[in-house]
Amino acid sequence: MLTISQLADYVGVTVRAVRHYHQRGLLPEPERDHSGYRRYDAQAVIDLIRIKTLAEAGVPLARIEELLAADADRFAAAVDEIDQSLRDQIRELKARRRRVTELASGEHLFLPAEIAAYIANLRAAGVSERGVRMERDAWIMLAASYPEAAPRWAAQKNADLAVPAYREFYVTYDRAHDWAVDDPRLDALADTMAARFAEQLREAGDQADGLRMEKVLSAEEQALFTQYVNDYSPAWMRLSELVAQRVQGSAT
Amino acid sequence: MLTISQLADYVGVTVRAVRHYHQRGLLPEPERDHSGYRRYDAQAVIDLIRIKTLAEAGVPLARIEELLAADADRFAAAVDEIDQSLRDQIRELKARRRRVTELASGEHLFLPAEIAAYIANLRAAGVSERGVRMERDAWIMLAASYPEAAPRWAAQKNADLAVPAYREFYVTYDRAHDWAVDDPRLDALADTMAARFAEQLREAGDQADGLRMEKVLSAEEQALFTQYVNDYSPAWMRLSELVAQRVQGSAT
DNA sequence: GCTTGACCTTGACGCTGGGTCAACCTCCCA
DNA sequence: TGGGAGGTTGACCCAGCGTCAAGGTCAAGC
Repeated sequence: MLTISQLADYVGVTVRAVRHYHQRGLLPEPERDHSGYRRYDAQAVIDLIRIKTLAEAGVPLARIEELLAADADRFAAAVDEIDQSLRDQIRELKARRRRVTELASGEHLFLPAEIAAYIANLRAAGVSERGVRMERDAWIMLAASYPEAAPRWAAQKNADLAVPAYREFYVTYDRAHDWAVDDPRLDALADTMAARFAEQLREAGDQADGLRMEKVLSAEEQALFTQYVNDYSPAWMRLSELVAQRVQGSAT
Repeated sequence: MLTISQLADYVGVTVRAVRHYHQRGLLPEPERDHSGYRRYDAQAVIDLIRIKTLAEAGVPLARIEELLAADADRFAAAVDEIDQSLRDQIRELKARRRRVTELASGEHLFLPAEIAAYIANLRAAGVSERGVRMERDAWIMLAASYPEAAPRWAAQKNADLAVPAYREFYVTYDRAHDWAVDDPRLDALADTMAARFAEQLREAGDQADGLRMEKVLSAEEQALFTQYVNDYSPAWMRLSELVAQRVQGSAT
């Protein structure tokens, strides 16, 4: 007859676990010897190995209790099911491995594919790291706020970026961040921006509302973005003024 | 700015989890709006995704806290280590799958290979299921009590079993379990057993003590086994008497 | 016979990573 | 103006044991 630690050692569990299984009613309490020690027979070894094997497979103790009482058919069915769940867990772990290794690098983790692609294109087009980071953060907020619309908007922007003139404009705008507030190039840039703005207004009617960011975002949100985007760049703030003048001028 | 549930939904965790991370100091408490609601920015999304990814990989929250504060090198090293542990977990899960599917059948799970082989040989030799089960249980107890010696003993027994005469004797002994107590074949069997016993005594000197079960087991343990093995078979009990007579007779 | 150290007993609290109330406040929309 | 959805803190609850605490018991050596 085995003592509790012999039993536990042989099966490869702790003494505490064996007592826990007794408490839970999973493993029947064995006879005691004259001094109150538990004494185990071979059946206890078999039972405990079953319990351990199932528990390690992630089966909750309550379920194990049922299973030990079940007939062979139901037991086999349950084993199949557990096996399936183990297979799922293995797939999950593999996916997690991938995600963990991606942790150190890249935006894939934070953004839907379309948006990540847009960000990658910005970087490829020569936009500064500061600019890319700003865009990324803005898109994270957009994606979180409008999970289904944001990827479509990004796809649209991606299409825009395929046009060389727009790409060039975008890069110039990015550079302007560091220009002096009285840099003469700001005027030319403001012209371009005002023209683009007018064009966008004309196009606005042609598209479904859901496709246009400006229709969905509240004025408050747009203001927030503008403020956020302006960061702290005197040149950009000046640019905003210049564009506003031009737009107003053409409207009156 | 995102509310807590927008943040949680986007990242794919529960609101409760986010608050838990705040409590643990994992995720910095963000600004509150005028009514006390938490408001999150893009950095929070990034941080939370990091936390979630690591937590899902099984990294304890305390460790995640360190990691988020660590520099890129130490972070990369930790990620490697975590990846390794994930790989180990995958191997473990695969092993568990195997063990779970073996649960329904076989003695492999309960016994070292040598002993399982011996049991299989007994069954192949034609020993009854009752007899096999008895042997199995006895060997479980032996293996649990003498983890390193038991497999060697089993190997020895396995060699014995290769001898046709012994194999035959063993099967006959197994059958005798169900004989009537006055079956005349018991006398012949007792002769064989007494002869074998004498032979074993002569051989005893030739072997290292560790190899001989009888030298290691205490008298108490042997008595227990005898009692257990005799089960409740009048024929076997009678057989014990007959053998004892013969052995004593030859000793005097 | 006595000590010592390894084991045994029951009972109770602790830990992780949150889930799940409760009781209340706030926002937004019809 | 009301109601439902969503926010706030605080508190207790869960599995599956680990880990004391406060002893009783066994085997061995002196």
